[in-house]
Amino acid sequence: MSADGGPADEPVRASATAAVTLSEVAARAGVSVSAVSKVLRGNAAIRVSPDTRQRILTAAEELRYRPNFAARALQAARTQVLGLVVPDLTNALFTELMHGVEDEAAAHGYTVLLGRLDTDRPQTEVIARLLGEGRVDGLVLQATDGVDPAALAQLLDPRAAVVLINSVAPGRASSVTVDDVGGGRTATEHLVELGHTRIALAGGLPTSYTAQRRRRGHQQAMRAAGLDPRADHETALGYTADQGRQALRALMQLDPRPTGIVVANVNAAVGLLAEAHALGIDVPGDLSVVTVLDSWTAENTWPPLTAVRMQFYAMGRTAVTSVIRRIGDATMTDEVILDPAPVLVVRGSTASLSP
Amino acid sequence: MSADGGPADEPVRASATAAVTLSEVAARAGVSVSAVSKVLRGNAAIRVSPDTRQRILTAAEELRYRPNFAARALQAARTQVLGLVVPDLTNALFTELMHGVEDEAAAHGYTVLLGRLDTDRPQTEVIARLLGEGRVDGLVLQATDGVDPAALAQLLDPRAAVVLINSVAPGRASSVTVDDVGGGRTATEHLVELGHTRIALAGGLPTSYTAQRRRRGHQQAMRAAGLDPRADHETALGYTADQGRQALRALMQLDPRPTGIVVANVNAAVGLLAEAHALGIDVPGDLSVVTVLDSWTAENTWPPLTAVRMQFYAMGRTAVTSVIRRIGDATMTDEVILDPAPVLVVRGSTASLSP
DNA sequence: CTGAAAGCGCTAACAG
DNA sequence: CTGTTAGCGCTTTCAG
Repeated sequence: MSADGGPADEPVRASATAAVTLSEVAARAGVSVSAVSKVLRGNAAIRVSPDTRQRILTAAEELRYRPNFAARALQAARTQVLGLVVPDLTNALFTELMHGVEDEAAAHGYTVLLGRLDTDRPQTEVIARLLGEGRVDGLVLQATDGVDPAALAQLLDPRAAVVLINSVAPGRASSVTVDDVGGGRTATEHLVELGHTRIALAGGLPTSYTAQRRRRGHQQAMRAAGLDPRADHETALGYTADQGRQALRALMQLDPRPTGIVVANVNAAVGLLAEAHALGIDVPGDLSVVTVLDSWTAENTWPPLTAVRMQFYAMGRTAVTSVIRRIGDATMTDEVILDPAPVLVVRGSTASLSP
Repeated sequence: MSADGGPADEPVRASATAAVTLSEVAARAGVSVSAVSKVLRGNAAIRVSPDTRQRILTAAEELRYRPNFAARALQAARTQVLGLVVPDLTNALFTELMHGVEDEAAAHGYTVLLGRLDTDRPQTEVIARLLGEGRVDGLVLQATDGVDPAALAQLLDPRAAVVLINSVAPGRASSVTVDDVGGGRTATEHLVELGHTRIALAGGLPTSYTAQRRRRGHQQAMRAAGLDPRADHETALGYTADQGRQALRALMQLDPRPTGIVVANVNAAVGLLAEAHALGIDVPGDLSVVTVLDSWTAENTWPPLTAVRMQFYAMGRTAVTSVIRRIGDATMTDEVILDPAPVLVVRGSTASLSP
């Protein structure tokens, strides 16, 4: 209803068919296209008379000029857009990652284009489409869990500006990962400190780099506590609630039963907890559950899940810094976010072992 | 490791700096660029000698030619990409929507670009950036809940190919919505059938079109059952778990307390349920909870949430059909997905009223 | 059947 | 300070 005359309140001129071009602005301002181009790009180093500049600015404003993306991209041979591609965008844990990526991208004048990885389509197709067709200048890619990174690496052109997150491909692509070893260790140490000795691991797929490293951290903590990480106390399942349920059922076959479980990711932990209720197992009375990765869902289970919060925001920022560097030169790097360390968030799903 | 020689197994050539162009292919095939263009676009109607065609095809293959997106977009004045913009991509309930959008878009040869709406940035900026700069040909947009649709409508150029989902802007943009009235009604009817009479509504914001209509459905069902939809039995909160918790606390002040609650969305319902546990309220013993909207999280609470599944997949498909039509001609439409009706999924959070 | 040439909207030399 | 021009990679008349 407000109409204070400011341009922000006017309808957005957006129809592609009626797009106003530089030359229209030039015509109205009575100057050449190049003058308009210079002024509108805001290049500070250019010399234009204040008068011309003003005429151009008002003409552009009146006409609602917007630069054409394709034309700019064609001429510059770059788009100023970065792709962020993950297997499942609606996974709550990506919230932080996306924010990290977007914040850092914005800070460098890049836009981010989100993509989803179709499980049934080859991963390379996305890469080829985005990078190969020049839709993006660089790619932050989380490969689908269960895809062998070595195999993926084979398919990557080493010249492509790709940075893998949560996975590595030495010599093929840059990578940024969170401290999965530390995360697995922190989770397990928490249970150890609570007095648990029969600690199980509801781990991820063995093909997953992330899962392997969380497992390593778990085992480190076990050994450090003089405990034996027994193979039958480990499951290897995927990242869904349903697979968390399966993991619990398998683990509960054990005799004696474990009193504590480290779950390799939140979604599985949520399912595992629901299954515990279904089986009449009291958490944390009979069983303590701690999960690696945190998200809003973990706060809203019953009991709320104790979790190890991983630094996804930082990973997102670092990944963007890394691709942008890659676009400039050919340097390939492998980074691990160690600095903000994983942090244990104690909620209600873990308790001291009561004998 | 496999190396069967097929091109699919070769590294993806993707570096923008080393992109191979049409003229390089032409040179290698010993023909003109225009010939290559014709053949590679696969236009069936063109006449080229089988021999030339073959030479072109092999040259393109050997060089790993990929058409440049920007060049095509510039020349065609369209990108063949559609934008899907929602407030929060990681909201699990968008899974179905995205699939619907992607499936339908793919069927028409469009790619979809996902976007997130920053709460702190004006919604029009996204529209201007995507549509105005010609990054996309059309937009499927879910406005942030709480943004007044009328206000948004003012800001929309009626010529822009925008279709709103879960909201309307008559005369300004096309729209597609799910059957919110039916959803609210179905949820409430379920509680009525279980014998509840003191039924509360943990509704959404009054500015939300969707929330308004779910509320209307709720009230219809109440009146049809001879019940009085009392104002103090309704809350109006947003779409987060935390706001669901607040709603429950407010509702539990009532004396007598309601025995059933219809929650306007899943995330709030998950929070509300967690809060019920925290307050020592037995669900469904003391209180039945049913939510409009379903997602994997609803199956993994304790007890699992009874939910009304809305047709988000269909809405996604329809929305895409709608934008694409809008790109061609100027027809503006408002559609409601009535055909697959909302479906009640009974799980454990609702039970007959036990006196 | 095939090629030369113009032009999409923009930027960046290079002249005036 | 300002304008002219070439050309990014592609498609598309229009001649040959």
